[in-house]
Amino acid sequence: MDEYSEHSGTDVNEDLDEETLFVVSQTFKALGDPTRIRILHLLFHHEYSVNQIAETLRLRQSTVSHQLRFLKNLRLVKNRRQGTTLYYSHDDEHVINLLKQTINHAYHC
Amino acid sequence: MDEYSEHSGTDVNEDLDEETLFVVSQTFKALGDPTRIRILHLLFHHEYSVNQIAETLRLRQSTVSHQLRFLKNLRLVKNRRQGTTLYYSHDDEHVINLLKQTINHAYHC
DNA sequence: TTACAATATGAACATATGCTAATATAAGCG
DNA sequence: CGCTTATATTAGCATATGTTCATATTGTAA
Repeated sequence: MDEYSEHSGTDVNEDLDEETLFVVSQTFKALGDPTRIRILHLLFHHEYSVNQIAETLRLRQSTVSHQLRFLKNLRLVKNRRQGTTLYYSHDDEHVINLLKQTINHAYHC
Repeated sequence: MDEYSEHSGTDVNEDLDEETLFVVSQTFKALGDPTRIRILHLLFHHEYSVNQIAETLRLRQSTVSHQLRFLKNLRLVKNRRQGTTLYYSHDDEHVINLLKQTINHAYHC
C-alpha cells in the first residue's frame, strides 16, 4: 500500500479535527452493515433498479430503499431515472476501493 | 489503487458468503466510531498505556479500556505488559492503512 | 381522468452500541 | 501482609440503528 503522508506540515501527533473525524467515521459506518455491503458489492459492475436489488439480494423493497437513501445521502451511490424505474450505481471510487480491498483481504487471510 | 481481483475463478457476480460478509462488516464497524478512530490514530506511531490514551484524548479510563478490548478482540491492537502498566499498539497493518487512506482522503477532498 | 407499477416515506419495534459509575482484579512495593 | 497504581469488568442507561408494515408519492399509459 502507499505511504501515509500528513495533510500539511503540522505536528505529526496532532489530534484529528472534528470534521475529519466525522467524515471518516461516517464513511466507515456506511460500510459497517452487511446489507449495505451487499448492495454496494452488487453495484460493483453495473447499475440495478431498486426492485432488482431487492430480488437479487432477497430483501424487502422498503429495506433497499431505506439503505439506498442512506448511501445516497453520503454520495456513495447515484441514480438515473427511466420512467418509473430508478437505476442505482456507485458514485464514490474511493469507498468502492476500500470495500474491494477489504473483501480481498478477508478472502486471502 | 490496485485492481480488484476475484478470489477464485468463479462467477464475477457471485454473492458474498456469510463469513466474508461478517469479517468485512466487523472490520468497518471497528473503524466506524470516532473514539476508536482517535485511539487507532493515536497508536499510528508508537505504543501508549491505557491511562496515557485516556489523558491524551480526554476520555474516561473505563471508556478506553472498553474500546481497547473491542479492538483487541478483532486483533486490531495488541498489548505488552510492563509491571502494572499495559502498553497498547496497533496490530493490523491492513486496517491501519484503510484508516490512513481515508483520513488523507477526507483532508484532500 | 383512472389504474397501475416503481419507489419513497413514516411510525413502530427490537436490537445494538457507547458511555458512565462503581467495583473487581492484578501487579508491585513497603 | 496491607497499600497503591493500573487496568478490567459489570450493570445500567440513553441513544443509534436496521427492519418491517402500511401508506404516500411519482411517472406512465390506457
